[in-house]
Amino acid sequence: MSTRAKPIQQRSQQSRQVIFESALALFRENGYEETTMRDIAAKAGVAVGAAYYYFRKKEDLVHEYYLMLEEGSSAEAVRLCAATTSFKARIRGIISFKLHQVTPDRSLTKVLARIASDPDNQLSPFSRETQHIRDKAIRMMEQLLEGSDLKCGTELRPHAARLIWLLFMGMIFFWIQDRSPFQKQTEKLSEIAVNLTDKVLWLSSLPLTGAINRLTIELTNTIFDAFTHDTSALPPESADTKD
Amino acid sequence: MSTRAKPIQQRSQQSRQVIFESALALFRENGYEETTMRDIAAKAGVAVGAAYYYFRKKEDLVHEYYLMLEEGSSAEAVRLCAATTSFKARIRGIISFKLHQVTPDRSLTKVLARIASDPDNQLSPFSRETQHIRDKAIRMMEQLLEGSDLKCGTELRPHAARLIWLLFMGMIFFWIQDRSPFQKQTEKLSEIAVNLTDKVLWLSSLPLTGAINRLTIELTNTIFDAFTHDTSALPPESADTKD
DNA sequence: GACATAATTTGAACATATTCAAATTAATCC
DNA sequence: GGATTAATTTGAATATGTTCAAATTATGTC
Repeated sequence: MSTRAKPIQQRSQQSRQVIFESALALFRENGYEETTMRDIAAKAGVAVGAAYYYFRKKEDLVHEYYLMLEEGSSAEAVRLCAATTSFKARIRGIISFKLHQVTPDRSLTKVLARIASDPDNQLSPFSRETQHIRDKAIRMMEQLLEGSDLKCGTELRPHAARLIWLLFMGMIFFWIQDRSPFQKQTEKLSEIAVNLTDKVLWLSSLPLTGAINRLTIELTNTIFDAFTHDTSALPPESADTKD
Repeated sequence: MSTRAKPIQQRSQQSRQVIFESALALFRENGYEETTMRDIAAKAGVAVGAAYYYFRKKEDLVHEYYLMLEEGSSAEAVRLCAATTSFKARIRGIISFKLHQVTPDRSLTKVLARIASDPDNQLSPFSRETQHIRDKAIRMMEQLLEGSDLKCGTELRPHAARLIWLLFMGMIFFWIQDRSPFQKQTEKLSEIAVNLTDKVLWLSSLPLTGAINRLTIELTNTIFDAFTHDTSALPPESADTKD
């Protein structure tokens, strides 16, 4: 059980790395379905069993890829925050980054979509098992909001990061379906989504928008809760302090 | 009983029926993943090859189930149209029907979700190969709109059926993720969705809502086109009659 | 009816994800 | 260092979706 997160002592974590890298290379070259576990083991120079020692299922290799993506986004978010205080620019930037990051790996993102669409899959970005990843991603969204020029009503504010995260997941799902040349449709939708989000959040700071705010919050929470069953009713950090 | 589309001559279409019924029973009893093609063939009293003669892949059996669902909805829509002219009641009714219809078959709907999330799967409800099914479903939505008490702006009107269809697909996807007791969250979302749709469509009939209308139409079309690549830019019938 | 052709059915063979008992190697303790 | 335990690695065995050439049955033609 020490193969994951914390205890990194075991020297042979290197095997894990080699296996993953072989897998990723093969996935990229020939696609996920076309690559067999035997191929992967062969390329990594180990027996099939070794691959299964580090990755319980073939899909786990794709999950590792997903974690890699998240690392990348996280770093990019820091960069964006330093570069600009414009909320729209930041959101546009991170969306654009994510999409570019993922563009050459259609085969893998398809698998990610499959994983995500199964509520019982432990690797799903909505599962209980991946809450820490999700929390981190939402915390990243929070960073993009903080110190930006965005005005947002106090009522909506605590939910904003999760709202944007959900939007993101929707965008990615859309992107996967989008087969238009150069994913032009996704670009279009992303523009619409950015503007809409900006507008809704901005409007929420004005008086007399109580009804819309409450609807937005209810929608966000309903969707988020049904998908994730996360324990905290509010974003991670703020939930800690209060009941 | 013409179970399929065109070639109705072959008597042994009965084999097809038996195989499907065996599969459905086993799927319901033990779940999709736990049922093997060998089980199905055995229960149907045929060889494995026979099952593959009628259904190219195991997933095709789930697709057959999907077609069955669509038949049911279609009939229910006719009933609802006769029962009430209230738009909200009709929409609420068809959503409720669909959800109840599908509730005992979680295992199968999960497979449907997996199929739908793969843009290259020919069985996907968004694929080119299933356009006729999609067209029929959208025509059904059109029926629910026609002769209802709903007021809708002329600009938005031709897109309304597709908008609702999309909403529907979203609802089902949500429902699949929803693990709350008795799918309470889905009920909640459905209420929100119905009210929101009613409001947006109704508002579109008032003057001075041009901007919102255009945004709604653009969103609808962008999403629909990216998902389906259907040839007609407008709903089937209006596209037919007008040229 | 006999032949030809097409439709259906069979079951063994194949491919590949996954499991697992055994073998090997590393780590820990005396 | 040797013994003991735990971690890693192996490769054969298993389970299951899928294919396919051959066998069987139905349909049409003369």
